[in-house]
Amino acid sequence: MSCSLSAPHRKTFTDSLHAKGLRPTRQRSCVYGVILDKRDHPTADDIYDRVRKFLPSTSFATVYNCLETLVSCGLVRQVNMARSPTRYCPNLTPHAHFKCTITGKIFDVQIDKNTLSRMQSLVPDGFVTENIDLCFSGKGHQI
Amino acid sequence: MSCSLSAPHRKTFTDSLHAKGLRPTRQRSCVYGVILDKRDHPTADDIYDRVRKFLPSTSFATVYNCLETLVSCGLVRQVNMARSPTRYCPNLTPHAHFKCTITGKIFDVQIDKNTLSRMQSLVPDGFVTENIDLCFSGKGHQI
DNA sequence: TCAATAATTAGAATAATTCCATTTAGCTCT
DNA sequence: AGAGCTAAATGGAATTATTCTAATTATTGA
Repeated sequence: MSCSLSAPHRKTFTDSLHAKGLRPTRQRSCVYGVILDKRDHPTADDIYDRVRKFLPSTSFATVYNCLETLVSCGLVRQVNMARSPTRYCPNLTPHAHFKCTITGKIFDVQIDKNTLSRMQSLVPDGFVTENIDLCFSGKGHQI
Repeated sequence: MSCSLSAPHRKTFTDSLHAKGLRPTRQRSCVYGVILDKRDHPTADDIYDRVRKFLPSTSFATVYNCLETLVSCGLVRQVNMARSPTRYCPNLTPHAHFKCTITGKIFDVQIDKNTLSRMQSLVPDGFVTENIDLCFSGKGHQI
């Protein structure tokens, strides 16, 4: 299932890659698929395990290569948190992340347009922002 | 020089550690000193090199331990950026970071009170925020 | 279909960080 | 100041995360 993208996702996927002159390969599609399928901020390691259920010969290098490609196409976002490996999430609406320092769980936090543009305007003239990362950490709920 | 803190910094340092029942050791003081001394977002590796000029027998484990301690006391902040080791900076006013994707250089970006509180209010009820990290990346100036 | 080249593969290499067992140093109480 | 208690530092090995390399395979366009 995760290895075949739904029609709209498939279109986004191929279009984004073609726009950069890159090939929509089975591995890239599958990596994208497993990230879309289960919205839980997986690590490269998690993704490797999931992808290998569909394409058992996939290597770690491929997973990392695919992730880099997907990030550079804007299909997927990297989430970097203190003392934990990089995590990935499908890039939909602008959102922040909240990491619970007790459970390690990561929650999505929506960012409204106004706050987003306020944040953007913090950057001084002459800088060109390509990406914004907002991460909270603390105690998540129901602990 | 970096290994002896100025009077006010020394007070902040000892007070913060004592408040948590921790000991203000020479190594912790020196790690804090070298981070304060040169405000350039050093990595653990950089800090190791600098500390060893003053305390040549310092080990990597100690540097990491000291950094964790200083972070837990709120004296130092961690800066996590995609595909680069953790960097550290002294925790003064609330500020964000901008990483130039070309040079790798990191710039401080001030955050005004209003924007900060707007960001804080994004977090849903029931979550207790202990830390906020805002990172921009893109093209820095004068390239 | 065939050639050209981009992407994948396996495994080794590197980088960053943590762990562990031992030694040393800081603090408290005399 | 000295002794004892415990936190912290040490050195080196171990682990984890990620990148590199050279050979193979897949995708695309003619």
